[in-house]
Amino acid sequence: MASVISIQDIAQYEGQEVTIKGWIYQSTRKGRLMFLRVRDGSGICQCVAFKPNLGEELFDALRYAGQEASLIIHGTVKQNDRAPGIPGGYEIDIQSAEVLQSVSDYPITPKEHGIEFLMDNRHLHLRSRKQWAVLRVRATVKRAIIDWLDGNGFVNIDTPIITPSAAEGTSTLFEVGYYDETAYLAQTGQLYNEANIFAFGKVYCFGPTFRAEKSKTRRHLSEFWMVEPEIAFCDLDQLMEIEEQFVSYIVQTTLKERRAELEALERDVSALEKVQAPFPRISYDEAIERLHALQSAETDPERKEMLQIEWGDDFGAPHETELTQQFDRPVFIYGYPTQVKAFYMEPWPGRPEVCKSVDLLAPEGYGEIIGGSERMSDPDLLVAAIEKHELPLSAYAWYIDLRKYGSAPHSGFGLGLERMVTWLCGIPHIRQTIAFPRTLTRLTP
RNA sequence: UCCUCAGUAGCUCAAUGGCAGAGCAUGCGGCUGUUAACCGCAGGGUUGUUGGUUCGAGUCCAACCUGAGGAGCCA
Repeated sequence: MASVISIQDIAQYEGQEVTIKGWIYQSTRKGRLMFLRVRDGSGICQCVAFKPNLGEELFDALRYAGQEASLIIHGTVKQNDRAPGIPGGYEIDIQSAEVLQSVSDYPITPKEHGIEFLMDNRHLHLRSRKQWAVLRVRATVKRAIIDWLDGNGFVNIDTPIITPSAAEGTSTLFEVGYYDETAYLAQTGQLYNEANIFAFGKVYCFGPTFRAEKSKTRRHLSEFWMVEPEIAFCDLDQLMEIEEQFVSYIVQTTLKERRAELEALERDVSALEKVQAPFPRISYDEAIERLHALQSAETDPERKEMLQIEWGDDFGAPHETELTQQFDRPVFIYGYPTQVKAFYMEPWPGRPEVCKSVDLLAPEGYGEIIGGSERMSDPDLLVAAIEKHELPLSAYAWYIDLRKYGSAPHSGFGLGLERMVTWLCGIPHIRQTIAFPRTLTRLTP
């Protein structure tokens, strides 16, 4: 019996007899000759069945097996430039085969389908070439995130998913019953990270995050994965250096390890190759000036209206898109107005209306992938900020404590895994970057 | 929550207020290099729901349901 191989390693077996175990992805037939494209989870490989070699019974068994039939194939690996697949260029000349289960009426055909149908059949959709490629990229991005942080002295400390009321208001939180009380699913681990840095110096949490916001756009999920590093003795400038090293590593690792998948997605990889530190940094003030200049130059009245913005406003999607199109790599925008950001951000020295916040916007119109800031380290300022936002002081007693016992400048950020993967894959919608998306309109499968 | 659009065969879509259609998929037959193959034949319908206008509604009107795209908010 020939050894069982993974299709992703097929190039190593040219001229040899091998066995693959997988599923029929697609088949075409031309009389006594039949081409089966077979998936095994690691790749897709064309297998060629020639009736005189197989005999009528086996040839017909393969012919009627159907899309997604499970089977075991034995054959010889041959180099052939005409053979499609991932990786392509090799095919298996079938010598024998065993169909484990024949399939008829598989719902997802190699033709066009609407998004609602595909999402209803997401449990099967995952087998499709592009979905498979996106999720392979996701797995690599996730591992690159962990590798970089672990390799740079960060300690992974998990933060709670069930939390008491009100980190930043309850309107965007999912409610859960907690014995006789009401609790909420976490929308950030940051406050706990801030406790953890005083024990471990540099930490990160990486897990699912829940937002009940009624957002209905291509950039939002109700359940998504976020990595949140937090660093003691770190100011805003140092934070940006960490972020650019981190993001560059993730992008370059993905390019190196998942090029075939990116190509299957028809991603322009040359745009990603440019993503190397340092990234451009512009202040919020400068961003407003750039937007005003763009708006003045705009001739279309509708677009002119969309680009309207005043100092003090947060950026909308059109603003982010315009700004990022001026750069060929991600761009930092720092020093946002205090009023559009969360209460815990350190004020800019001498400018209380500005805070030491920084967002990282991905190029090609993909927008915000990171939000971060230097955190407020003075206990009195923090109490005042909590009161100004009309948040309950009692809920933040432990958080204020952190500033009483050895307070220090510290900073952190959150990176949305799915937004990162959406950008790297160059796909239009975030829902494809998680196996089973949870959105405003979807809870199943 | 607001704005716009859509809902017809398993899927993707046609059908001037007048016989419910095509392609793909499926089944059968043909073909030795297919790349979403091609050729022939066949089966396949409560037109999202409810009500209304009309001699007659897939088509017009109203409400509702479901979904998509965009906005706001965010990672």
